Amino acid sequence: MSNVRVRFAPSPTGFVHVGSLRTALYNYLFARHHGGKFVLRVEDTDRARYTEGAVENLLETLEWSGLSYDEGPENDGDFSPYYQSQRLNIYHEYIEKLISNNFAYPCFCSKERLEKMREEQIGKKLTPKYDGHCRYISGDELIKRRKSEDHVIRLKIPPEGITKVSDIIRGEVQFQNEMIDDQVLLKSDGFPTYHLANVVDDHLMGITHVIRGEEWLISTPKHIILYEYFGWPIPRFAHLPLLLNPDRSKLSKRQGDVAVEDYRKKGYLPEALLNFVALLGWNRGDDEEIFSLEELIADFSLERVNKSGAVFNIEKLNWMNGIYIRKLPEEKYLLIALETMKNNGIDAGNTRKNEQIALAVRNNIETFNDIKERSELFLGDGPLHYSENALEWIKPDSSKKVFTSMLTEIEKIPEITLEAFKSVMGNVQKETGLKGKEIWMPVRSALTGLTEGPELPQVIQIFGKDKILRLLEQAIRV
RNA sequence: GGCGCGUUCGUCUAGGGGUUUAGGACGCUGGCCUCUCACGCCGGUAACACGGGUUCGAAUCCCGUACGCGCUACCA
Repeated sequence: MSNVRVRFAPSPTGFVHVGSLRTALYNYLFARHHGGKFVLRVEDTDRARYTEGAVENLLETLEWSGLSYDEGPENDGDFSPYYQSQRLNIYHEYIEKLISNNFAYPCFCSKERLEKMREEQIGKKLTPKYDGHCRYISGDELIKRRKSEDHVIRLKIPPEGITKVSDIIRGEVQFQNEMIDDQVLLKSDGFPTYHLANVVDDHLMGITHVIRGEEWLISTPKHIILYEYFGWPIPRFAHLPLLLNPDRSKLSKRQGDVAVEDYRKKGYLPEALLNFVALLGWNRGDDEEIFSLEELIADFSLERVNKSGAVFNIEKLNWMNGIYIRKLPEEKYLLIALETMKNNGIDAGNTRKNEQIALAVRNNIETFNDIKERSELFLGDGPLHYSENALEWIKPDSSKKVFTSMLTEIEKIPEITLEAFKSVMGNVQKETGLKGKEIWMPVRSALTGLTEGPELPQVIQIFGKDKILRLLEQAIRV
């Protein structure tokens, strides 16, 4: 397929929804796979929902995700501006064309009248839609009222017939025209609604494939009618299945994190998040689940996108993020880990030690924020609190022997190194006649207060001689 | 209420009439590794919504029912 052009057209409402991220991803993959263009267009036509800083946040989040766009706000192509709020004159121009061709008409109805009408229709079990009250106002009256009264512009839907939507994912979907509402195209404040702006811009920007969420499927016939009225070619449509809450409702804020920024803050890797959402609705057809962006680009196709909604399963995301954390080159891992520790006030005194801690907990974390909890045992300075299980390992006389023996051995050496520690433990083994669990578990319990944790040699190095001596003394007194 | 879409293990999914005792992954779980936990590796658990057709044969095709979800705004 040549000259593919797709767009991601979010509305800047303050944060980027993970569902939007997946939509952006699929658009991006489709464009890259076909060697086409990926356009970012900001759909800021709702002044009531204007949020300070939302656009900046959108751009930054997108950059963090790694989905780079070819044309958009900070990368002007041939179709700028890419903010709909800056394209108002364009929409007005096309609205006038529609009106003069009798494809759209001004509507002066009050909100109250519309609301009452809707209630009555629902009461009568009818499809709620505009009743055409202002459809046939014409001549002088129309000119006069347009000048003096607040009004919107509505799309004039053909009263009968069928509009067919051909969807790449769902096949052909048919709609009876009589069920389609005379949608508002231009609001009384002069801003376009989504329906108008999206059709005009998609055409003007040469969009070939409209890949968007399933919630748009039902309004697609309105868009198709608009394309027909304008005499424009109709792009291909692909409506993506919804992302769901655990209770299978549309993924929303109330049931956990939905903002990409939330996942970023919690220490998820963009590669992992992308890989995870890619699999919510798409798969390659084999058993592979870990994909780099490059692999996704190579293998992605809309034909393999599912029809049904997918629950956003955080457990699997966590697992996958852990995989990515362990796959990271050590340098890159350390960079992010140290940054996380710094932001959370975790500091063992020097960089070398902080690095050792980060490395020690690496296999135990699923997100970078897990470092907080996992590094606790390295940081305390005062007396140690023992868990019940640890206490069981500390109490026996044989364990006390291990501690005293280890204490004297360690006092002999100037500094704890890996080598020194090995020989210390060797000597303790000889002296006490104990080995395996009998010797290691008491030491682990005495030093960390827990019966689980990173490998002891790693722990020991980070602790250093003084702290070890202090903890052994404490354990002996138990 | 109307319109539209959907329905395979708890979750993400493979499957496109016989190769299926329905495969993989997360989770849960047993084992191995090991000083422990984790990692890793090996194994187990668990599903074709229901009812009719079509066919020699249906998870796969058709119809209906049920259930779920979405839309139903001068929001996107």
